[in-house]
Amino acid sequence: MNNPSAVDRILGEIREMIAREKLGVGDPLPTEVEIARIFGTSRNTVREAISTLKAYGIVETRKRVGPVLVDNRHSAISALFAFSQNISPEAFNDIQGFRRIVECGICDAVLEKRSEQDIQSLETLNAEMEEAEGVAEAAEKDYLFHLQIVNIVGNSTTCDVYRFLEPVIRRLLESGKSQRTSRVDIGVEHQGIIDAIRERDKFAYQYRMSRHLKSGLKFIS
Amino acid sequence: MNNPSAVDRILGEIREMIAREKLGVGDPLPTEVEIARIFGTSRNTVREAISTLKAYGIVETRKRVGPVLVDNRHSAISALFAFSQNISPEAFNDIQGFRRIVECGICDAVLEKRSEQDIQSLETLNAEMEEAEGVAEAAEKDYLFHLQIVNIVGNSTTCDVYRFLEPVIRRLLESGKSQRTSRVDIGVEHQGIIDAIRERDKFAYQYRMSRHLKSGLKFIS
DNA sequence: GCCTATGAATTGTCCAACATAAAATTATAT
DNA sequence: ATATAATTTTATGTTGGACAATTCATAGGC
Repeated sequence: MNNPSAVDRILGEIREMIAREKLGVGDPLPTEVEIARIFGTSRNTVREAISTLKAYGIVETRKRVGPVLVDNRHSAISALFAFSQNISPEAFNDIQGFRRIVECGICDAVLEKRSEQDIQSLETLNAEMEEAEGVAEAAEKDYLFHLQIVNIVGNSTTCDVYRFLEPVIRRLLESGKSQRTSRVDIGVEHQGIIDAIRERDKFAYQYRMSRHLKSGLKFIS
Repeated sequence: MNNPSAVDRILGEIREMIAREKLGVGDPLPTEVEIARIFGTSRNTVREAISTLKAYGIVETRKRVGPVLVDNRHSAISALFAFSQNISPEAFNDIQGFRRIVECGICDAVLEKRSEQDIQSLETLNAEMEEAEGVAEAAEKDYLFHLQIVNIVGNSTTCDVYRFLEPVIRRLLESGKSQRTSRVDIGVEHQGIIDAIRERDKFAYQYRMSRHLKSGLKFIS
């Protein structure tokens, strides 16, 4: 840029400071007024720079303590994706395809790591989905059901990807449920998946999950 | 949250406004004072919210015009990861685990849809990786190699997710390559994967891909 | 030694003002 | 009449100051 703003300048200064002093997660930054004094600017300018860093998930501010270095970049990315709302209808197919890749791909890990508690949670979520009042609530429970399965694996990147695709998936589920006459069908499919997980039946899991993710498809378009 | 800050509230309001009025890239937002007036807050609070949106790459501000919706999310993410110094072993495991889920999960589709041209591209990229000058260029070719495999499937969500994770993966690859003595090892592993794709050998593909994604791990920490 | 009250420090929010840049408008010259 | 230059307008960029809210630390009481 020809004319870097003061905020950008301060951003660079803070970045250099972090590198120079080899600060890492958990380390505190100087207070806002300190930073303003050190770099010769105003507190508001520093605050805008810190807003940016908070948006990046790199710092967190704590009252009476000041800015602290953290690493919430993954959740920052998911917050970022919450703004994408224009989902083209043809992308629905892709998304279900992606989900099939992931949810069938984690099969081995799910069957290995699943605990009784996980299965309990799944049963509960499925029951809540069937008894849900409106379409939106049912879609939420449906999403949480699948997120719970992904959670069993404990891979946080996968969880993050799922979380930032949440608005997309939710929308897809809602549009599916509004056209499907009964929620019971989905409940039965979910139950079949739960059974497969309980019995650690790999082929049943993959078959039922794959079918389940495909089944909503005919209601779209 | 127990106590959502005013800035967070305004962020939500702006997001709702964007959704409600179906605003897209290129559309202007109300001016700062307007937004402050509409939602009953101060200009500084609005500015901090807009700082956040700028960090997300979702808005840009132009003098005499005001905030405008854009889509620089990709570069926003690059800026975000410019702060990451070193990659922790957990993060490495995490991301490679995700890649294994995806790249092994797409096996069937890859073997089914791969064309001679795809295999040619893979060969070329692998050769370029081996002959690359620096670590950065080698990492780029490595990334493109894997992206090309994902591309064969033609699922755009999966491609998006991969493009989205590009800075992370690239960084991870760079840090792997800087410690690995020779790039030839990777080239051989890639070649094995190419062969499996050419021969449509499912088990070879899964075995080699899984091994390949795990192999970098010993160079981290 | 533990608990409580007080005080201090820092972020969070607001206000008001001026600087700066760029678009819009008007004036001017050819 | 049109192109160009000067002016005005308008929105962001930056600064300083003020007060509220919160929370950590400390001192004092039991």
